[in-house]
Amino acid sequence: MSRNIKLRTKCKIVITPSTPFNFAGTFWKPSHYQSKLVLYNAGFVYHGIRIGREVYGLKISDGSSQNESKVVFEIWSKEKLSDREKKDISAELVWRYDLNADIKGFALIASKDEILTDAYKRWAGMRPSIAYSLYEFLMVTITLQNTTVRRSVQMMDSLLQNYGTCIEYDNVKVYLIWQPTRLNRVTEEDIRLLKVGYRARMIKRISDSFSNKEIDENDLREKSICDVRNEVLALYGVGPQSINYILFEVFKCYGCVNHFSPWEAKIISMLLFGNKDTSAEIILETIERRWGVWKMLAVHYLFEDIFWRRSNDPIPWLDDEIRD
DNA sequence: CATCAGGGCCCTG
DNA sequence: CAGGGCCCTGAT
Repeated sequence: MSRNIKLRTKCKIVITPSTPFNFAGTFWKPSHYQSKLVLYNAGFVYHGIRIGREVYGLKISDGSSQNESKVVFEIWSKEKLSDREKKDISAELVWRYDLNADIKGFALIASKDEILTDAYKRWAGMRPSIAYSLYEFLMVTITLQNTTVRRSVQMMDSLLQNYGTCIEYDNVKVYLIWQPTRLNRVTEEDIRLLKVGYRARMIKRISDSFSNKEIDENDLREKSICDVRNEVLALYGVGPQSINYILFEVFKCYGCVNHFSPWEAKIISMLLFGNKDTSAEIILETIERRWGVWKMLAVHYLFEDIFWRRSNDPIPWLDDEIRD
């Protein structure tokens, strides 16, 4: 069963991001589905974070003024934080939310690009971001495979119910994905009982890889993106689709994409060409020519923008491609 | 009722 | 390198 932890001690870290910066675009991604892992409430983003063995609860808000962007991280913990912990948490947040990103080069291109200009105006300064560690995100991408959003959420819920950690702070409850070692003595069959199907083997094998240090996120952060790609792809259950998400969202590779799944290709095809059936190959060639090293970031702006527009007004051709 | 495909990936030939 | 099979679920 899941662990329950109440966090009572609170402190605050304020971080000044590089410019240009967009709070909503960076901390809230309309294209991502809702789960018990991240909670959005009245302008605040809540989620847990693990650093080492410790668990913290975050409450994130926009602290920007007229002339300066700031992000406010309120941090709940069991004990009062040491300076060391504050420093480590701060560094981790800068990484996960790409707060030191240098995207001025992209700003220059995007503001003048016919296809990007509207989306860019609305989201100028948005970056790739991730609330999760690499391991945690891998667990998410596994539950995304070959199924509908509804079932992905069901699978994650039952996994969290059994192995996750529930943290309570500031009158909210959110879940954290288990640590890989949590599954050391859990078998593939045990996991299968949670109705995750063939994904049980992937969850088990990837957890083992992390548990016995075959792969380590901090080491990967020091390596070339090419090495990262190869090492993560070698994990059982990671293919061309997941690796794209990972290189962009976890490792902030703005130009990394060499594959689009059919449902994504249809959406991007519509945004670029006004029809649904341009092949993924043509799309990839086109965005390479047009946006080069910024191509995935550019697609991200278009993607989040269209999902955001959809949340205000129905977009029939898009609704057809999205099955909840 | 049965059949089918879904926000991929592995494995086989 | 193409294509079948995979767990389970809800839609038809």
